Amino acid sequence: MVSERGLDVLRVIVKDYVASREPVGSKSIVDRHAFGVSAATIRNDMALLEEEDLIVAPHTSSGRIPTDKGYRVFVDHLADLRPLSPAQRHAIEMFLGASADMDEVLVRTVRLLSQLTHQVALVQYPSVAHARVRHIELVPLGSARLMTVLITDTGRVEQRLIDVREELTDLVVAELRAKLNAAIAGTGLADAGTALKAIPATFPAQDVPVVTQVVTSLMEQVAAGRHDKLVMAGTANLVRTEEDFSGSIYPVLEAIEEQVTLLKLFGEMEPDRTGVSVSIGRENAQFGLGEASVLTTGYTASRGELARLGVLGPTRMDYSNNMAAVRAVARYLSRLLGDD
Amino acid sequence: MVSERGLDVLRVIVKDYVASREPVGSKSIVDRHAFGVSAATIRNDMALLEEEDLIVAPHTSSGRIPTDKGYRVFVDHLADLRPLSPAQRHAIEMFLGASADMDEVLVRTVRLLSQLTHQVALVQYPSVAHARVRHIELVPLGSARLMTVLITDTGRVEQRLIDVREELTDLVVAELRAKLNAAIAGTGLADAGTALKAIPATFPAQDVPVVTQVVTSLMEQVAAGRHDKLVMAGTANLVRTEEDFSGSIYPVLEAIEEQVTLLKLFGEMEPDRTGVSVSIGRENAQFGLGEASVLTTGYTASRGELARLGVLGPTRMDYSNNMAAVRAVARYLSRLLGDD
DNA sequence: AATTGGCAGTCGCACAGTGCGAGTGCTAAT
DNA sequence: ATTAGCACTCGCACTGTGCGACTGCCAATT
Repeated sequence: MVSERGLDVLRVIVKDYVASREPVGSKSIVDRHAFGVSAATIRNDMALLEEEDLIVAPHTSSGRIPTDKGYRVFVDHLADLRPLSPAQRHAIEMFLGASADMDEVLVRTVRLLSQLTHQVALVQYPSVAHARVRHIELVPLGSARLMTVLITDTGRVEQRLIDVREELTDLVVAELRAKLNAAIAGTGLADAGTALKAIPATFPAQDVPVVTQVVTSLMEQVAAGRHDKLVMAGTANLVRTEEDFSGSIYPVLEAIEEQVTLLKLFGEMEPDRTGVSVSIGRENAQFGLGEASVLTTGYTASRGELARLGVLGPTRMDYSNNMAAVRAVARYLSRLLGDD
Repeated sequence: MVSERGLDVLRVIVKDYVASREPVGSKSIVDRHAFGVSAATIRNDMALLEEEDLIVAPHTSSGRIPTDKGYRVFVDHLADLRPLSPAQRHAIEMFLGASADMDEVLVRTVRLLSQLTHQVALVQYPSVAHARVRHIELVPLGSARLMTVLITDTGRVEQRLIDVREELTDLVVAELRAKLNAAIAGTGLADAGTALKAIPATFPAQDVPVVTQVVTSLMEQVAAGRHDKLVMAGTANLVRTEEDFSGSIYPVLEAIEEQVTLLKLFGEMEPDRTGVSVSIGRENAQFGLGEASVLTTGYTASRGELARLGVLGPTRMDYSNNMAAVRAVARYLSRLLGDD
C-alpha cells in the first residue's frame, strides 16, 4: 500500500515533471522539496508507486514519470485548485469589457481561454434543443434558389440553401413566409415539425410541389439544428508542446479538425467533484487522442441552456492551473450570456 | 544570360526538388531527364542560374535548390497548368452533389481544397459591401439584453448583443421592429445608416433614450458588417510539411490564426495571367510568412460579389497542381453560389 | 563557341566507439 | 522504518572517420 508520504511523492513527481519535462529522480526530489527524509527512503516509496502503476521509469536508471493512472490519481485527489494569478484575473476582466454579437463573444472567449492555459481551447455553441422559433425568413437568390433563415429566441441563427426545382414567384414566397411565421413562431423546435406539415395543403394545387419542397427542407433544418458547433483557438500551442507527443502531432490536429469527434467526446464527459471534467491520455484513445488530455466544464447560456467549454493538450499539462482557468472562464461566460 | 535550355534546367530543378525535398545535382538531372547533353554542360547552365540568383547551393558541393526568385520565375513562366487528375475531378463532383446552407457550403469547399492540395486552405466569406437589407429581427434575451439580427439578400447573417440600459417593453420592441423593417428593408447597406437616423424621433419621449441606443448599435453593426471572415481547413497539413520551415511552424500557425493578417494579405494580391495570384516566400515576410507561399484567386458569389479563396503552404510546394486546384475549386464554387 | 570527359577538392552525413553522469536496487547497519 | 554505501545500468553527448555526392576548372573535341 502506498503511504501518505508516497502520495506526496507522486504529487511532486507530477508537478516537477510537468514543469521540467524531465524524468524526476529521488535525489532531485529531496533537493527541491523539504521531505525530511533521505533519498533512499524516497526510492522505496517510488518502488511502491511503480508497483501500483502510478509512475514508470522510461528506461533503466532514469527518473520516473507519471503514468496515465498517476495523472488520474493526481487530478482526483492531489491537485490543489490553484487560484488564478492576478495577471490572469486581469486578462479575464479586460475581456469582459466589451460585448458584441454572439459569435464574437464565443471567439473572444475561446482565445482568452487558450491564452490563459497555453493549450488548444474549445467552446461549444449553446444547444438549440429547447429553443423556440422566433422568426423564419425566406431570401430568394436568383431565380431557382432560395435561402431559408431560422432564428431562435436563444439567439441562434441557422441558414440553408435550397435549389427549388420549379419557378417560385415572389408572391408565393411572400405568402409562404407569412404562413410559416404564423404557424411556428413561438413553438418549440421539437414541435415545429408537426406545425409545418399542414402548410402545403393551404396553397393552390400548382404551387403544392414547390412549397412542399421548401417546407420539407425547413423540417430537415429544424431537425438538424440540434447538431452542435465548436469554436476553437490556440492550435499553435499544440506545436509548442510537440515533444510531448511521441509520434507526430498530425493525427492530433486531424482529430481536432474533425469536430464531430470532439463533440462526441464532450458529450461523454461528466463533471467531477470540482465541476471540471477531466479525461486523461488513453481514456481518449478511441478518439485518436491517446496522448492528450481534455478538461471541460459546462456553462449556461441564455434560457438555462447548457453547453460545454474546455481545453485540450498533452497528457503532460498543468492540470491545476488549467482546471482553474476553465472553471473561471466558464463562470464569466455564464454571467455574460446568462439571463441574470 | 540564361539560355533557353537553362530555363528548362530551372524547371526540372524546381520539379525534382519539390518532389524529393533534396537538392538536385547535375548528374541526377541528366539521369532523370533526356536533355541530350552531358552533366558538365548542365553544370555550366547551373552556374549561370546561380549567378542570376535563381538557385543556390545550400552548402559547397551539394545540389542546388531554387531561391524565392527561382520559384517566381517558375510560376510566372515555366509552370504548366497541369489539369486535375480524374480522382481530383471526381472529388469535386462528389462535393458538388449536396448543397446545404451557406456556412456548410464554404466549410465543405475549404475541406475539399485542402484535400486536393494537401495544404492549408482558406475561403473568404463573400463581402457584404453591396448587399441590401432583407430583414431585421430583434430578439429579447432576458430583461436587459437584446439581440439584433441583420439578414442581407446575399444570404449573410449578422448578429449582435446589446445590453440595454433601461427596461425595454415587448410593446416597444414590436413597434421598433416594425419601423426598422419598414425603413430599411430593401435599402443598400451603404444607405441604411441615414435611413435609421430618423427612427428614434418617432417614439414617445420616455422611450427615446433606449430606442436611440438600439438604433445606434444597429448602425454600428451595419458599418462593421463590411469586415470579412475566413474559414480554414487543413492546418494539420502544415505539420506534415514541417521540415520545409527552417524554425518552428509555431509563428506560421499563429499568423494563420490571426485572420486579420491573412485578410490583409488576400486584399493585396492581384490575379496574374492565369487568374491565380501567387505570393512567394519573402514576399510575405511582413506577415510573418517569409517561408510560405500563398495562392489565391477570386470567386463570385450571388449578385456578383467577389471574394477570394486559396491555399497556403511552404515555399517548396507543388505550384502546378495547387494552382490548378485553386482555379478549379473557385470555378465550381462560383457556379454553385452564382446567380446563374 | 559550345560541349565534353577527367580530375582534384570540398563538405555533409551516417556510423561506431567512448566516457560521463544521473539514477536505481540491494544490502547491511542504525 | 530509515539510512548510507556501493555496484551496476544506460542514455546521451561527443568525437573521429570514411564514404559519397557534387562542384569547378581545364584541356581536348566537334
